[in-house]
Amino acid sequence: MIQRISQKTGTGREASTRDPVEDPRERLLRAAGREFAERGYEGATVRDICLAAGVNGAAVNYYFGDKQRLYIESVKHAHQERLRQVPEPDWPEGTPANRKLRDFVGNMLERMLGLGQPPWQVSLMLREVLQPTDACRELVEDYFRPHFELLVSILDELCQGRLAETELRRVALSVIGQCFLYRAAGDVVGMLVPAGERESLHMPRQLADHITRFTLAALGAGRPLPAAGQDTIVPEAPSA
Amino acid sequence: MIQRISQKTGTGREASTRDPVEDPRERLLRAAGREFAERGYEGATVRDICLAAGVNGAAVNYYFGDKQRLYIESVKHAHQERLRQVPEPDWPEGTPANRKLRDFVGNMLERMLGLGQPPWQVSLMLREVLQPTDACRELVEDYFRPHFELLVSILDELCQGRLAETELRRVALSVIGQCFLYRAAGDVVGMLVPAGERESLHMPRQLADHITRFTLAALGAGRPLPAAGQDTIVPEAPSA
DNA sequence: CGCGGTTTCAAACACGCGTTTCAATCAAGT
DNA sequence: ACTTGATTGAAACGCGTGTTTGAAACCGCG
Repeated sequence: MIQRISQKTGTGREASTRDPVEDPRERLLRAAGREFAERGYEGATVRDICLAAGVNGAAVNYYFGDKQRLYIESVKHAHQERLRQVPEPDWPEGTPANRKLRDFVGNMLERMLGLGQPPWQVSLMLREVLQPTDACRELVEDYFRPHFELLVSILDELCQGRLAETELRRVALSVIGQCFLYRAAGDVVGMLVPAGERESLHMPRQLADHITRFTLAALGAGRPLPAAGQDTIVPEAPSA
Repeated sequence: MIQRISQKTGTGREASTRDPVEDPRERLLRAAGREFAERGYEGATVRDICLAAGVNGAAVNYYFGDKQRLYIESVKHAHQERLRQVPEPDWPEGTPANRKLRDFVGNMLERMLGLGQPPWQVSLMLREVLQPTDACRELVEDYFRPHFELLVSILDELCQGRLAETELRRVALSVIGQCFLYRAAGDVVGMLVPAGERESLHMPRQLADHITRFTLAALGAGRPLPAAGQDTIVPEAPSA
């Protein structure tokens, strides 16, 4: 049957003016995000979500209509939250492009892997990436595309216009792919690598160093890997 | 209650000597693989699987015990099948290392993306990679590790021993990551790229060309991308 | 206070899930 | 042909799912 979703019309007990940590709608979104991220759409149950949120089971119907729409809203909520948490880096005029690339890669890895445990928001977005649903388009346009375009512009600056747009995008995807693997297939990567190296897989710094050196070398903006031993991304200016 | 799984003991109607396309155990494994690949473990239902396999619902209990064990067996079955379908490339003595790299990357992309539709076996394995269950260890040791080691050895040959093992593995992961992205995040990549370029994302050849050139350049075994215009991986031997 | 709206709650609903049951059917061994 | 154990089949079971219900609690306002 057709039925409205929480639609206040003026008088009565207004919910929209409440402490956001108390607001059941907000609590549902957060609990749902965590649960969906961990167990997936089918694996998560609205009962568990409501239990975790400390609200009654009927609340999801009241605020969102059904599980499906709760899921979509929780994805949007997660990516907006994440956007607030980790803003794009911003460089002063004249920052060299290789420095920007290094920062960008480090930033992206930090966003993906987190500094401690990977944030549930990213797990949720990852699910959307791997198996897009209705929530995906917004995710791409609001979240991924800006970062992607920024990366392309950095690479363009790095090559000083010597690469066509098409090629720049391919290079950007090469950079993203290198980072993406550690997040999406982290467990398997950990099994392929000797035990001693396993910890370094969760350290954005070291990974960023490698990926940046690898990419710069490929673009001819740094020495090839076999020679580049202890290269720093931005060497001291020679004193002469 | 405790109950045995299809355990023939000598006399009676023996099933093990039957046309493999008729054998219900085999049919269940294939149908289950397809269904799990498409819908995930929770999303797939035993009923649908049995319907697709054309067997009675009790068969999964009879042959595998329960859904969980059917899932694990279907993953193993899928990766063994895939292993038979796409063998590792084998080169004659003296094949140059850059040629090997190019072949390896092309082979891996072909395995991941398929030539037409991506094979369901890979979708199933992808799920295991992203969220490992008990079936994952076997997958890694039997399927991924051999390919990984082969890639490392090619890269070692390419660098003529100038890179340490640790670094070689990082480079190998860079190569794999570049390929992996197109498979795991293909839909999102398609949304980030202009419509006209979208088709090329499903063409292993072109992707392999880019990834190989990118990697060779990074290793100093090829010209940097901005200069490498129409490089061929293995140029004609100069006639002088 | 008492009205009108919003929000919460416990309980129940219908349904589809994985699994089990048990009799019927089959094919080899004797 | 009869026995025996392996295999199949239709039906049912118990449970957990997402969702709905209808009344109670709540709050701002006249």
